[in-house]
Amino acid sequence: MNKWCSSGGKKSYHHGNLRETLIECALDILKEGSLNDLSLRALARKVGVSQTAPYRHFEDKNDLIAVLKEEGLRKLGDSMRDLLITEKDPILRLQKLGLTYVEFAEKYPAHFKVMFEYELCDYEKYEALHEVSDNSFLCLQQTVNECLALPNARKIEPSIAQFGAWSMVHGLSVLLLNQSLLERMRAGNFSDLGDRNQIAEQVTKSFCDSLVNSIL
Amino acid sequence: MNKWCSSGGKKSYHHGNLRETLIECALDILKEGSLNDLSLRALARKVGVSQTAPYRHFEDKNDLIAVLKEEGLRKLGDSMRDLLITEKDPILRLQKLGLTYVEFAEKYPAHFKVMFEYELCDYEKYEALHEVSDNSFLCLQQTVNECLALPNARKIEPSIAQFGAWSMVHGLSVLLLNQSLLERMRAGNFSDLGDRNQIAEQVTKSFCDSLVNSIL
DNA sequence: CTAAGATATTGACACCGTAAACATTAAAAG
DNA sequence: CTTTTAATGTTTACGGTGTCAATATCTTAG
Repeated sequence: MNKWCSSGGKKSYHHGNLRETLIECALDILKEGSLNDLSLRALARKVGVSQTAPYRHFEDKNDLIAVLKEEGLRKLGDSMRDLLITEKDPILRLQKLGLTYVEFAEKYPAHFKVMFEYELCDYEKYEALHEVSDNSFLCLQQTVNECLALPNARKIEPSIAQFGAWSMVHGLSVLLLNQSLLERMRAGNFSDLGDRNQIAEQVTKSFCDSLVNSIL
Repeated sequence: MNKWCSSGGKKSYHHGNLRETLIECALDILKEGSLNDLSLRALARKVGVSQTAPYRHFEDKNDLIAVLKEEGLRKLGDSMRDLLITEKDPILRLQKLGLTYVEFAEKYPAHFKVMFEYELCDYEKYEALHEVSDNSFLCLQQTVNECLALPNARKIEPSIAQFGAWSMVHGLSVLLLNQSLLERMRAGNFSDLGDRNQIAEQVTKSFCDSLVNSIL
């Protein structure tokens, strides 16, 4: 059968690894399809299991999506937190943080879609989500603060710079993820536009530079 | 019956103004609900019309949404284009353009949701959408160029500054529209955060300032 | 007044989320 | 090893959804 069916190929009553398989399969659908293409029934069908089997592993559709969101937020948060250790120069780190955000959107488009294009119904219910979400923002926040503490820093309200940094990387990711938009821009008066990574690198660098006075 | 039913209150076979009523009612649903709450059937029910009546006015659900998108994009584009005439100072205009974007998200949340949270299926089909969409970007583009042509401008690749400006205002709008996120930030270590407009004003100003050298 | 076109309705089909009752099997208890 | 029990999966069912085809009603041009 297909690759999502139970491990041995022989059809057993118990799948054996359904929860993980459902998650992977959901991500696989999202990778190319939109959020509308993700249905529990289609998922079950693809995995070769009955329509209600997923309910043994997820309360409801929202719950599955919350799991995907959390997984994504955790990956992103971890990548960003790593930079706190590996990159000591705040300006450079800030740029790398932004690039991480953008690269994440490119590397895990399924996660990214589910993280930001899907409004969770009862958001309050998922406290874990908030914590992981805070995690990545705190990295950005701390790094911006370090940048603003540099001797040649511009005088900017920290909370504003933090909010600005977040807005920038988030907007950048969203726009860059929109393939048809990029193509359209290249077709128009934007022929000199590089690939995604080039754009991301330059835009983030430009933002980082803007926090300090380059000419003294 | 309710306010969405046909004009006179008397039930006539023909509604008389169904297309517009559907649009308004859809926006009304989106104003407080999410995109999932918008269904053609619920719409028809609310308007007091049969389930398939909307199909006389819209090819399918996608088509209705495309109309809402276009309406929103046009409103936004018009507001931005106005600024090209009324505000001559490029730096000030750039900030106002950003604010317009943010204010739009606040003033027309239904339009904004549909514009940016809903991935249209066959995007290519709706050429009109692209044109109105380009319209607002061109305003931003031109204004950024004017800013960079100022004598005290920093040396930044125009296309990068344009992309950055767009990313910034877009991300800012998205984040600001997320009410629960704002509350959470205020609850955390962000107690000094002002209201949406204050944040928007400061963040956009900060970005605009970053295009020029303040100290010479 | 009548024919034609626009507009709305009914009924049908295949999906979807999800709840309840039942079946199978793996794991724990004896 | 057997027996109980909890975990996992299935069947059936209900109401909601997008959308199509056939039909009915109204409006308007001739």
